[in-house]
Amino acid sequence: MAGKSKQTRQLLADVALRMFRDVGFEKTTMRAIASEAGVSVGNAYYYFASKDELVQELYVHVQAEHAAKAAEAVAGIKDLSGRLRAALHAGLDVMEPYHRFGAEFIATAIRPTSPVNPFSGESTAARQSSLAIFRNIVDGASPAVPKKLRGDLPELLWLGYMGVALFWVYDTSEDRHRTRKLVDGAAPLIARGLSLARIPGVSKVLDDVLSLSRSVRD
Amino acid sequence: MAGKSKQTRQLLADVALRMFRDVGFEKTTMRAIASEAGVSVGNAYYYFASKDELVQELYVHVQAEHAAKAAEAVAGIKDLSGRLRAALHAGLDVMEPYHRFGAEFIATAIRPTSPVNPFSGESTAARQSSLAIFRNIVDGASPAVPKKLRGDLPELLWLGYMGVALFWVYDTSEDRHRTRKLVDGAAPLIARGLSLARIPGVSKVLDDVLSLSRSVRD
DNA sequence: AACGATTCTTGAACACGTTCAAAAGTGGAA
DNA sequence: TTCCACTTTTGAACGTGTTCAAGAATCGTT
Repeated sequence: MAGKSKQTRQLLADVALRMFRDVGFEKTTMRAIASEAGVSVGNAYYYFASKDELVQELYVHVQAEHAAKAAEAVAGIKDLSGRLRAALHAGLDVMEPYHRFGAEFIATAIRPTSPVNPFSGESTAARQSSLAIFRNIVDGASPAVPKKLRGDLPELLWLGYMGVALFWVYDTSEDRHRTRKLVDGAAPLIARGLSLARIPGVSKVLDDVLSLSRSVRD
Repeated sequence: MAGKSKQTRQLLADVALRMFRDVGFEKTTMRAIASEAGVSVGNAYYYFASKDELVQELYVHVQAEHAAKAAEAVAGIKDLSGRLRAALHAGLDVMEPYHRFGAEFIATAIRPTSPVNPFSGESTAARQSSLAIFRNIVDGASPAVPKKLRGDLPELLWLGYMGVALFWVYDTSEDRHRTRKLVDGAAPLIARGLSLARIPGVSKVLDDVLSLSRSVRD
């Protein structure tokens, strides 16, 4: 029965995510996951080809929650700065329970060969969903974002978000208040920086930045 | 005899670095390193507490070579753009032989608990040496960099260099020409961007960027 | 009901990084 | 030389992620 199979798979994922959160990535062994789920080690590998794939499960989960919370948080806000700020804080909120082990996750996620890598094929769906958050932020902003930026900005903001996540991993301050401060400071700065795009000298440099960003993309 | 001890240590490091370069990080096992060096596994652990510490050896080596090559390359160049460009290309040159396993290296380096992490205590010397490269670039530039930037710019450029290294790891283009292109494009853009600092509107935003960067540093 | 094919499950086995108690070597003092 | 403290070296053993041949359960067909 396909239902039973999906059920075992889901059980393993649930057990793994809970153990990752409670005892950390490295201390959560495949044997412990299997044992806790009441199946054999080999069976866990029947559903997940590697421990990394279980991390991928977490990545997708966190990403989905972020998309939902961000959409809600952004809904009533018009200005780009506020929208960006809200979406970033929503992301931090969702990741918070996993901060203790964020570093282990990042170390896994950064390997190009890992399915968890945000640029990998396996993560395409999650990445698109994450990109959509930032596209929505830009498209729904008023005053509107300069036309020539509207296409590239979402991807650049997403990259910035990856940077914030990296900063967050290393943030040892209480309740990650330094990361919160970074978000609170950077969001209005980015919005104000973009408004400078009208100044001729700035505009030229910006054009070159965008053109470089495009030419280097692939 | 202390000489013999140092000799074994050096032999292990040499063998490890060569194997990392030739067959990659994961495929180079501690058993293989020990065997190739003609000692036992346990003995390798007598000199290096972990496989990561051997990577640290490589990191220090690459860093020292970068410092030397960058100083030489930058010597005859006056303008910031050219100096920055030369230093970044020098870094890429030094890393090139290790590109195959750059990803595995980064995955190790990014873990806050790893000695190889560029922010770790074990890497302080290497980081300072790397920072000095960029301080030299800024201080020796003419036309001179705006005063208010001179203090923070080296560290920001160093962070940018870390970003370039990350980009390089993921760069699958032939001979990493996309990374080269990025450096060639970004260096003059940064220099031109800084020259905008004189425009009042830009200056204000810049002040806030610097102030945020400082407040968030620690 | 009975058969064959497919899906699911098992646990022993492998190679890895790492640890550690014990052995071997080394150098200086008596 | 003999002894002793210290440094260096050894290899078996542990727990880990992962593989795989074998078996059990399930399903569709007759």
